[in-house]
Amino acid sequence: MAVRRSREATRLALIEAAEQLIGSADFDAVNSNQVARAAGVGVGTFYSHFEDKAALARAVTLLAWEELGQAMAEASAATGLRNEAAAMTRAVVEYARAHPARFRVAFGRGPSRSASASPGRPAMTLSTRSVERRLAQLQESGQLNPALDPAVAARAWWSMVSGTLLWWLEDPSRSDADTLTSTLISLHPARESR
Amino acid sequence: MAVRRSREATRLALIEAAEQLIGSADFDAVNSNQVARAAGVGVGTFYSHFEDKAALARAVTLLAWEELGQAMAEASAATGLRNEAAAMTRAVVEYARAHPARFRVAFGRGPSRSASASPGRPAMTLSTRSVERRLAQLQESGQLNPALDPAVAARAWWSMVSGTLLWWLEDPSRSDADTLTSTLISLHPARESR
Amino acid sequence: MAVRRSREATRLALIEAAEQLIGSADFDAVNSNQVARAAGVGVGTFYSHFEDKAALARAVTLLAWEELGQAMAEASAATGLRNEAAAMTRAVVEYARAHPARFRVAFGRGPSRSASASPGRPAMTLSTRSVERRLAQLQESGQLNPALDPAVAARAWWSMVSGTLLWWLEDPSRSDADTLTSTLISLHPARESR
Amino acid sequence: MAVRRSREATRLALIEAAEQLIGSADFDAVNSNQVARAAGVGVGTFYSHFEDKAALARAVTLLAWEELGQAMAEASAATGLRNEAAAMTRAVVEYARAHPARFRVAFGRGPSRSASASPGRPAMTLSTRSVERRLAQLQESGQLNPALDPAVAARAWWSMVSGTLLWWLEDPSRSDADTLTSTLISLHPARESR
DNA sequence: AATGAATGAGATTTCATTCAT
DNA sequence: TATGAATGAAATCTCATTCAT
Repeated sequence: MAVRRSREATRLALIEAAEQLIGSADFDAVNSNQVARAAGVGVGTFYSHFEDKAALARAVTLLAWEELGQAMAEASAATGLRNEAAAMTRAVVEYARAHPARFRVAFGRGPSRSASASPGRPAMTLSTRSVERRLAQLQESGQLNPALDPAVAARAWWSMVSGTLLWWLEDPSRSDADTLTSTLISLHPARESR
Repeated sequence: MAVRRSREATRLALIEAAEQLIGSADFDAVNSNQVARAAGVGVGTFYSHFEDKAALARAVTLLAWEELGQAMAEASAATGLRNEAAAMTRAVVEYARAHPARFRVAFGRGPSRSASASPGRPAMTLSTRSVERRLAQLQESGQLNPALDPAVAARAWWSMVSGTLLWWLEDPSRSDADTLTSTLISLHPARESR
Repeated sequence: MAVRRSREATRLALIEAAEQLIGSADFDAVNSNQVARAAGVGVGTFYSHFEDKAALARAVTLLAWEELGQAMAEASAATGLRNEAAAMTRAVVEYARAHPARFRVAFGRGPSRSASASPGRPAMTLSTRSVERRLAQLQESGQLNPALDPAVAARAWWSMVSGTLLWWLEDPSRSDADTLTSTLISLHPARESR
Repeated sequence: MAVRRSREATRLALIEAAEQLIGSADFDAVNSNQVARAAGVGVGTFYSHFEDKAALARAVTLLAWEELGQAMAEASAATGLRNEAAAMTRAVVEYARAHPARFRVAFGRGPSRSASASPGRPAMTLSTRSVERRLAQLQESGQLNPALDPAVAARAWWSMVSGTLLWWLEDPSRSDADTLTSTLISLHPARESR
């Protein structure tokens, strides 16, 4: 009999098993039995931790958003306003490199719509909101093109960063990480422009 | 017995049925029976036109890339180099508005990875390549930040435009189309910057 | 437009196409569309020649029994009673070598029961009957063990010859043809025994 | 909810259900749903015990070979060399009478080629091999026609016995069991002959 | 007569989920 | 609480056959 894990540890083991299994496939392509086996528990246990398979998807996404949000907040706090855009971008790139599987699962194709959309993906919207607020501030202080719609620009930034990272993670030889990072930084909406 | 159509017409009917059905769901959430019924044909007919479900996804994507590539090429040809970035962006936005379902199917979450990746999505890479080439030219003539990696920037642009449009199509009230367009244009990598 | 074949030629083309397609597979594994295409005609034509797929199976079997029956009769007629057993065996081996595909289709696993059993396989029973009669004659004239049941022995002979040939055709390197033939001859029920 | 059985009992139930169903049809003519229903379990259960339908066929065949091999070995051990041929033949006839359905499934038309051929039917080859070895011994000691190829003769014997039994099982009134048995015995390759 | 697109019943197989142990 | 055998709805795909042209 294996050492009894704490409930929380089992939960994490399931989340991590799912991430690993998804590897380069889809969330929908891994099944709950596989996840349970990979995590070293029975199927029944899976269902005592997650109401259904979609709940696992939500848990992964939520975890990633929390971790990433935290990382971005720290990066932002550790720098002046002038460098904030660069710091946030770096934080995302670093997170993706540190947790590629989790990044893919949470921000990639992910689970089919039905799986994760339940509560309207509040977490993500929330996070984009902070970027949106910063852009609005920059506009008010005349440092950003007033024609930009901050909500659209915030979303555009996130699409750009996450989409590019997903593409890069598929084959990291496509660019070295520093070039990738600096390219993304230079494309941030808040970059200075004439 | 269904009305006899030309083989090509039946094929198109299946593609259009798929697009409409996916309009409000995922590619993986619609099944071959539904598509066939919506197209007014039997299941067998579906499989006499497409080797399998994935082949339908590929057909939709290919069609969209061809149409969009054509639209972008025309937009590009109709304008001077100075306005090319804006023209291309406008072409994409217009295409997404004109064919929202097709856009979603082709560029959105779409079919699960296995479905469409067969030949490495050559079409898309191809299309991104033309943007990449233009950015490289701008760099050579000193009009673009030499630190940018053109391949990354091209991919970033496409991620940004497609991701933002997908988000906007979910709820067009999020921004009016003109603001959306001008915001995206102003974020194009080739915008002038100090 | 291809040269118009005679109705009979088309029928034979279909039979031969089926035999070739079956090659090393099963009758049930080839489908009517494949057979038609291989024969160079449309599916519809297939069904204008054979009432259904089972009819094709019956046609192949019947053809083989007719050809083989003819060959055995000729072999038998060309030899004295003393050599009849050897001559018949040789005729079967030669037929199998000359028409391996037809032999397999007609006498091998063949079509699933439902396909060919319709009229109780009269042809085969008929042919086995002639062997049975010869064995009964030998018994009456005291040249064959009177404990043998001629019907069983006839069937046993045919099972032995056809089963061994089917096995040998799968991989003719299993034995050279002469050894195979002489072994089968020496196992004929009518061999002399103490 | 079905009564909970041991895993092994469920597996056996499926095998037996398949045998019974095939009793009057072909292996290919029974489908997984029927087998599951007949065994009193759900379809899913079928597939949790057998990777696919072919695996069931293989399981039945393997079981029959094991049982029959065992029976033949015992029969052989319980008799002197002089009577071995008769003993082995009797063992096969008795097995076929005791388990007609299993005999049909395992040695008859059975599953379509692709289903059971996976590992080259090693079990059967193995069994035929022991007959082959005995024939070779008899040849060496001058008790058997030296012109016989033992491998061919062994295969011929098996084709004869199994083919005849299959034919007889279809309609046991074709011959009484004793006559059948003695006829088969007298046709064994190792029978004495002048 | 010949054609081949269309048909749809039906077979195989998957997998999220349940529940007796 | 944990387990994993069992479940069965549902999806994918095949293919013998039909029939409008």
